[in-house]
Amino acid sequence: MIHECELHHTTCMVYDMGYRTPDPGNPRVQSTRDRILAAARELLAETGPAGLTYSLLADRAGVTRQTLYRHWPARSGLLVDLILEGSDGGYPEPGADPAVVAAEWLASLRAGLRDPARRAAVLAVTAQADTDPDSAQALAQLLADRLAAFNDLLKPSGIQVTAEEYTLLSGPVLARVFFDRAEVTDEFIAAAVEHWLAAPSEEPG
Amino acid sequence: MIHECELHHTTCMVYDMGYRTPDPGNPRVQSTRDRILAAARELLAETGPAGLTYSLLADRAGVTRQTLYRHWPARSGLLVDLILEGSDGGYPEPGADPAVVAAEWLASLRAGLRDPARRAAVLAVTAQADTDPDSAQALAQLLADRLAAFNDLLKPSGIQVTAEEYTLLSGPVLARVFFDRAEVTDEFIAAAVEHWLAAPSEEPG
DNA sequence: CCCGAATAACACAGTTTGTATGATTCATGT
DNA sequence: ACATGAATCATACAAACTGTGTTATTCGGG
Repeated sequence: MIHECELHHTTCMVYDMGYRTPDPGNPRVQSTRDRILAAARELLAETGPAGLTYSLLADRAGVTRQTLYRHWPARSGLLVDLILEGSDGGYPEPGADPAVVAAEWLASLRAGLRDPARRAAVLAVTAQADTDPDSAQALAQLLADRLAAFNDLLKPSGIQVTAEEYTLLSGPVLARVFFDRAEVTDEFIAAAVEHWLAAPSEEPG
Repeated sequence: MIHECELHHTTCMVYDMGYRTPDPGNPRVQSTRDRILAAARELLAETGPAGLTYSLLADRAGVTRQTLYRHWPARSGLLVDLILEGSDGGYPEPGADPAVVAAEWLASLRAGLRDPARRAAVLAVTAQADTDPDSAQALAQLLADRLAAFNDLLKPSGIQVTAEEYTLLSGPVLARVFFDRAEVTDEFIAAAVEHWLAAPSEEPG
């Protein structure tokens, strides 16, 4: 496939079989695409990953199945777009105090994962990442974006973190949300930040 | 459904429609059950969660589809059994030094998650936990078991940890494996342990 | 206003899914 | 050893989902 036109992260691809992804610049395309993604989030939240069927989704979105296949010839692409879309927004303010920035960052992470549809989308992509390279790359992209955004907020403090250090900070919150399935309290966030900042042999920056 | 016979965590249930889960005590049942679970792990590792079909699984396991429905009337039950089975084993030795115990514990966690089939099973159950109570409970059970096992190893040190503290320790490793999809190095484990033990205001015990 | 695209409206074969039914194999208790 | 009940097999069936077409209609940009 060949890249053609671009619009933020949404690229229009041309496939060998004369099929092509709709032009993201077209408002009609944007409209149906948004309607589909919204319906997908609903279905995902209501019925889980197994219930996200092209048939059901088409009905829910008021769209034909062929439209779905045109937009996402591979089903995994839909999930990928679900997590790449709406990932931005809601970031806290930069600050000089790493403790404050880290705490607010984790709080925004918690807020973003309050949405069941988003949780389901992230897990679905993660689950298929082992067998689908596109999903694996999307996850890597998401991580890189968030790491960069976090480091942006840390600029006033003069500290920058590596990917490993970022995971040491965010890991507990992610595990609490996805695996423990328990409330991420302010105390939990405070504890995570304190542990993270309590640098033993080396500074986390 | 009514509980009837028990064998470790495997309980035989009787359903309203005259259907019942096979008796776990029967060696024939155990045999086919093991063969099915082994085949399920293969399929899960090879084709991902979407490829784990009752039809494919039946063929792979050399079993009829009806046998699958008899063992697991609900598909989610299969995934649940996949993570509950084989979760034990490979635990490190107890010790008086929390740092050593924690590091060895994380190493054993990493070792357990080296198996792609196990990773896929955990993610699949996690993904459906939001819509399937059984899966949610299985996850909670798994967490409780591991927390108890970890506290067992910590007994010689006189330290016991809460669920939150356990997640603060294991979260980074889980996130590294599932979301970062990157190698969990010995250095990463060492850093996680050091951060965890560097108690800021309160001791983690 | 016209042309090309995006979409709708169908159609079709193949697969998966639940759910039956009867025959056959196996484990267990007497 | 043998009879009984279970577990499994071998089928069958309708329903839903899946890819993939074809044609007609609607919409947006030049």
